[in-house]
Amino acid sequence: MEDQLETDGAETRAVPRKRQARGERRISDILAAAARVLAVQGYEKTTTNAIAAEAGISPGSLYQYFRNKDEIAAELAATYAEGLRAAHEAAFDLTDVALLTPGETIDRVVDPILAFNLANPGFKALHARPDMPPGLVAAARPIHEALLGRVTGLLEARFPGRSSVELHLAARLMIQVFQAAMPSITAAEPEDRPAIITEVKRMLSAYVRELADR
Amino acid sequence: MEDQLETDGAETRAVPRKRQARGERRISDILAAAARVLAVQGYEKTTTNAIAAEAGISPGSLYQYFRNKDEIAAELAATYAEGLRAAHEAAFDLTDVALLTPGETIDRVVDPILAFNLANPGFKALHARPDMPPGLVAAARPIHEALLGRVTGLLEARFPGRSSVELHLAARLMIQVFQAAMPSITAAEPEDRPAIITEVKRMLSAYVRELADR
DNA sequence: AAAGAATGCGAGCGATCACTCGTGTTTGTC
DNA sequence: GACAAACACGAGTGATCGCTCGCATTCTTT
Repeated sequence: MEDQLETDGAETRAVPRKRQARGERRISDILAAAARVLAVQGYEKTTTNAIAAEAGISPGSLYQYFRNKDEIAAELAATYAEGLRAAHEAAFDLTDVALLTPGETIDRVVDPILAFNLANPGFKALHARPDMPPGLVAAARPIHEALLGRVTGLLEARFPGRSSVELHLAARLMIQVFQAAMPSITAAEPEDRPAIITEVKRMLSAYVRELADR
Repeated sequence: MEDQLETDGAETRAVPRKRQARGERRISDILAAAARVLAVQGYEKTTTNAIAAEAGISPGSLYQYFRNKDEIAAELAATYAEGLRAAHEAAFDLTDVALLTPGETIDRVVDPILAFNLANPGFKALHARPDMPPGLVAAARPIHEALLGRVTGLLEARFPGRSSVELHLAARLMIQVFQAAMPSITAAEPEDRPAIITEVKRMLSAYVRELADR
């Protein structure tokens, strides 16, 4: 009935032929509003009306730019994926990883994600929460995969002889540890955060040492 | 109108004056059904009608025994708390903890919780999920507190000189590590689980060693 | 066996929420 | 300035869900 299904039968957007500048701004507003609401409410409890209200628009206008609630989250996840990728790239491109100590390497990986999480409170709502429809989990997966690949690569560089399966498992565990600690960090008062962060890094460092001595 | 509010104004149950044996059985059935549904659906997505259907009763009968959905979850959490406490007690009462090696101690703490999680799939839905109303989080807290206290106590026994705050933080992190890995373990094929479990224990052991060398 | 209590039922109520629709307003284009 | 497209609105729709209510059945007690 509308302009949803276009010539190709695949998942096409309700995109007008020519988006106005006002529309582009609205999209940014909506995504920012969604991030704010998601950060405190979680996905399921976030209502589309609440996002619209937070963005200062009507519920109907929301659907001028997004086909449904999932699409908002997916778009936000894509934005986050790009931001995190850029942050990581910036932390790595200047240095040869082989020259770093294990502790420095951990800092290089952890600090950007940490900063990103603290700067983007909506991020963890989209990744550390299990209350999302399967389609959304799939949308968030590329971020996880990229991170897992990056960490596995670092381990492979440091432990060339080890089996890929072993290092993959180790990398996954290390990421899970970080994710598990993240809520504690964001929930803590800012002055208490460094202690927790130090402790997490100690855990990861100790594990990497154990991996080396194995 | 009914028998809900009794003499005291506090939160009283809709308890009949004399529960029949049939009623006691129903309660067990309902809790078991709720655990099954919760395990696969999570709290929010679990509907009371689904619990009733799983238990083979009508929606109305559900509310013969529980005042609302939250109370079902709270009762289940209480059951789990007792089961876990018993499992831990059984693993500890025969031995003096001071005689165990760190690795053995970790086994003593981890193995019962691990077994309990695998035997009770609904358990983690009630504890590892953030999609619960505040009242329910409060109901699940005693389990966490007990575990945290137990682990902190073990660390204090092993590191008498350390500050309580430091060990508390360490204990919390260790528990988080375990919780972080738990979903992977339950999701994995049974034959893949030992490898993951070994890895988690290695990480915890390495961390305890780091704590000793600090 | 009779009465009262406990149990059982399931249609349906009220609230919530994602999403729509009819209509009005703004913007870009000629 | 005229026309169309994009944007905006917000009451309303249909679906879902927690929970209730009126009534039927079963159990316990006497």
